[in-house]
Amino acid sequence: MVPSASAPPGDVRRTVLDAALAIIDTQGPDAVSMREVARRAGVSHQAPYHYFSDRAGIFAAISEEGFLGLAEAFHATLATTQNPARDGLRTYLTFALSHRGHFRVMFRNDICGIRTHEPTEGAADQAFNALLILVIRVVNGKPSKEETMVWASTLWSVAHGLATLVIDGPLAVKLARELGPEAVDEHLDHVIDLFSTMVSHQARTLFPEIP
Amino acid sequence: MVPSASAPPGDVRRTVLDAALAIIDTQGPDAVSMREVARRAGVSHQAPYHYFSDRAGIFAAISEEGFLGLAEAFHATLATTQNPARDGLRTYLTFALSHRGHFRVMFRNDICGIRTHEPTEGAADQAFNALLILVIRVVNGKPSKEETMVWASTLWSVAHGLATLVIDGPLAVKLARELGPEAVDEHLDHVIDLFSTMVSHQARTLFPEIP
DNA sequence: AGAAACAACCTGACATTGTCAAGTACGCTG
DNA sequence: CAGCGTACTTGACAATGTCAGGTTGTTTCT
Repeated sequence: MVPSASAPPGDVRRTVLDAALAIIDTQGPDAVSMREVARRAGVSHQAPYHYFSDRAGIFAAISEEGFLGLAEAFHATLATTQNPARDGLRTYLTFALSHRGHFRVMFRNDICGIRTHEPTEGAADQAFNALLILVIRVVNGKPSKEETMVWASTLWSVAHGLATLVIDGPLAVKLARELGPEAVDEHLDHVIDLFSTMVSHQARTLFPEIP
Repeated sequence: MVPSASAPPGDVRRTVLDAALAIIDTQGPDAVSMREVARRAGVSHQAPYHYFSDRAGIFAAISEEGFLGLAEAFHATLATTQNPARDGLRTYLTFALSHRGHFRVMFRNDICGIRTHEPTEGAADQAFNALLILVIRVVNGKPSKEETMVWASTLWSVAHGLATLVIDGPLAVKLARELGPEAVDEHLDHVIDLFSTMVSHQARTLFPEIP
């Protein structure tokens, strides 16, 4: 199945994705062009079309990779954490910061369209399910489905808002200016601590453990 | 000041901005093209360049409008609210939902660049200052600057995350599928209530009022 | 072994886009 | 009435996404 050596086929696909990710990292998704990624991959301007239906197809593939990676990160956290709220937030933020390229695309519905590309939708579902499991841990599995969803939306919102504001938004600049660049990381830790403290307290109050 | 009739000068500027906003509303910022907005404004493809230095200039102008509107909305809320955390969140979400076009552009640093366009940066500062005043109300004006910033980041993150996930993200779709489309608004209210309850409680605990 | 099918590309062409350059019309000032 | 700034216009250019139609090499079927 897997071809042997010398001229690895399908290598173009990976190379194109990596070229696109490199561009997204440095200049954002809008700077990605079919012809530029082809140029960087050392192939003709039409070669990428063999692997991706169009420009959106490249973004959909990146988005899929991203959601799978996020789901995996969530599961790894779930397996070890004693503080699911705090560590879930940390996982989300860490993922976003260390996979900026993927993260910038994953939630840009206008350019990739989660629900138009089936594998991407599946990957997004996996990530969301992992988030739900994490939330259920936070609330001790007590509340109704509706209530669980409220908690999920709340946790997801903080994580997502913090990540987007820091990566592309004005928050990082504002923080660096107000507190000094070296204090930013510490500040983000404090934000996560404050929020997860509030969440844990509220969860304990509303849904006390059995013992 | 306001021109009288017949051939209003500078009308092109407003018409171009409105055309751009209409496109952003329906197809997102990427679909905005110089030539299309010119076409919709009924002018030549170069006319917009008289008012905007380039494509990014249009987005910068929209962003500026957006931040000014958000700052105004914050001040209106500040003047009347008894529950700054809850009503601040509501204001942010309402603004985002009712000004999708502006909101989609305001935080897209890649296409408009807050810090490259001075009026836009000023408008963003106004909005951020209004947010800070609101946060100071939440924490009863007690904590240090660093602590206040932590609270500001936390509140901003929830508001921003919720807004972006609902407007362009997968949350709206997920919620409509899980809870039914009619329950989404109620759900968002519950999210805001849950979070503002947690915030108010934590603020009362850490920074009790004087009486 | 020969034919047919396919994968993995490439070359060419076309309309559309952002933007530079160079006009044109018109009101105003000196 | 000459000159100048404002508010545009037409023309041109390179770059882009994508359709259409090759051209290889390998595989599969008979």
